[in-house]
Amino acid sequence: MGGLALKIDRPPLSCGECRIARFAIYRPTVADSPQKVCHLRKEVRATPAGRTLVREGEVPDFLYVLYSGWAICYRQRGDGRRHIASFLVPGDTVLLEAVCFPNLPAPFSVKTLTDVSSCGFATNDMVELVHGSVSQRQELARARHQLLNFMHGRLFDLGRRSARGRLAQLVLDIRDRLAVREMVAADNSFAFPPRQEHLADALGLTTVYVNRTLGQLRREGVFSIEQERLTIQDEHALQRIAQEE
Amino acid sequence: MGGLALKIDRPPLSCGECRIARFAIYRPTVADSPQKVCHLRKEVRATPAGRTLVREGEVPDFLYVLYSGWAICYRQRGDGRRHIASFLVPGDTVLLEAVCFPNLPAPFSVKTLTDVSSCGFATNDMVELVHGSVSQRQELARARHQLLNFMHGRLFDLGRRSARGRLAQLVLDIRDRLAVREMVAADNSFAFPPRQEHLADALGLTTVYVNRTLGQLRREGVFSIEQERLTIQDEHALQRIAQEE
DNA sequence: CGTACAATTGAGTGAGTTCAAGTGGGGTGG
DNA sequence: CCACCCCACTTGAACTCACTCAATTGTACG
Repeated sequence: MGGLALKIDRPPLSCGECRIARFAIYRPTVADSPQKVCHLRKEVRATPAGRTLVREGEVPDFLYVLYSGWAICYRQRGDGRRHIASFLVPGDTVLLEAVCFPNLPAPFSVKTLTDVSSCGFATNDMVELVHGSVSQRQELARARHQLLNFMHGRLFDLGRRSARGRLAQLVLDIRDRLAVREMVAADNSFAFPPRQEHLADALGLTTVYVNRTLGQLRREGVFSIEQERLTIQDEHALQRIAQEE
Repeated sequence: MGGLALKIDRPPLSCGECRIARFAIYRPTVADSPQKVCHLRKEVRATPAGRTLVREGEVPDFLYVLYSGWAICYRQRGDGRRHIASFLVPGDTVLLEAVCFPNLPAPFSVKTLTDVSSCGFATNDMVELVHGSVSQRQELARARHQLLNFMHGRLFDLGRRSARGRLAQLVLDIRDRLAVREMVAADNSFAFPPRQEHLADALGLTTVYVNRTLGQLRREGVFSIEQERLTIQDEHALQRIAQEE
């Protein structure tokens, strides 16, 4: 109970030396003058797994850039039905949306999936920062455009793809995002902490069916998950499944 | 062939007298100085049904505010699978997204569903307009926030609701949007031009099953569609289905 | 060693699909 | 004015992907 040991990995004091800041929303500023970002940082936080960071409908005055660990954005109804809109990985901003719509309620809740360390900023500071220069505004537009594209892709997935196709799509999406951040090993494997329950809620399936589909893909030698690590064995087959199914 | 007769309804010359402009993205400007909007308007356009207005992946330099008629935003794959992201009704802006991400490629295609009349604007002009005043920026943030919320809702629908629930949700959403624009009659009925095929593509179902579900709801006395007009007979039941199923 | 949670497996069911055929209205050409 | 056609809607029957319920195994942790 007392003093629960978090497996955390704290960011360096200076954002200039942070291997993650180079991929965060404020990366143009980090490239120019990293101390500007450090100066705005209000805290470095260690959060245990399963903690709620943002509650749907509330107006957040604080937001976090993940340094290590994963989180989920989700909506939950009273009857227990849940939908996970996205997985947040290191470098992602918890509630980037708040930068676009300051003072408007959050469209989803955010919860840590693993122990997490993150850098906290006041929403207002971040709003100023990301609108404060041409390169930051471009970066923001790029990030939002990517987000919109992602959501449209996900809508298509849920409406028109099979369980296998959706799973393949999700795996590739996460792999690509982690690859940019240099978090994919040479053997095409990477840390993958979500439970099958989370995959089910993200893909609009049940845990049981996710399990069967995962087993099927494993037996086919496409990819497998072991000890919170996902390894892609047959990239080509995975691409094909993501495209066609 | 020659001179196909469009059933069009042209907007008035002055935006100040336009019953639709009051609900468009530039409504704060219309309230203050309607001639500003009129001045930016490059054309009033009549477009027949089935015409493509925007092609996915292209960078649009023009956008349109619908005055009459409907359009759809959609993605289509080579194999024919299609997903309709949203229905656009009078007052909506074709590719409002372009205002947020100028010079970035459109995330979906847009096609007219019926004959349409619309006001055309240069993207750059519109970008300036909607960022040009505090009230416009607020309105833009509000519109985008609503869009994001809508997309999250739709994601939840596709992942976690039955065909009946999705259909009910869609009908209520469109009713509410039309109601704001004063396009819903006293008997809770409104123009509804989409084919069952479009509903299927929007909801991730097949036309056949949409037909069966529609028939079921009609027999239950919830709502019915006749001659491109939808009438809600039992609002309470519809709300319940949208909530619970 | 016991508890708790995650993954796995089996059997039965059902929501939604596929294929195929039939209906009905509105427009067009003869 | 009628015949024809086209398109959207409708219906039936067989099928299957994914769900539900329920039990079992594996694993981490105290």
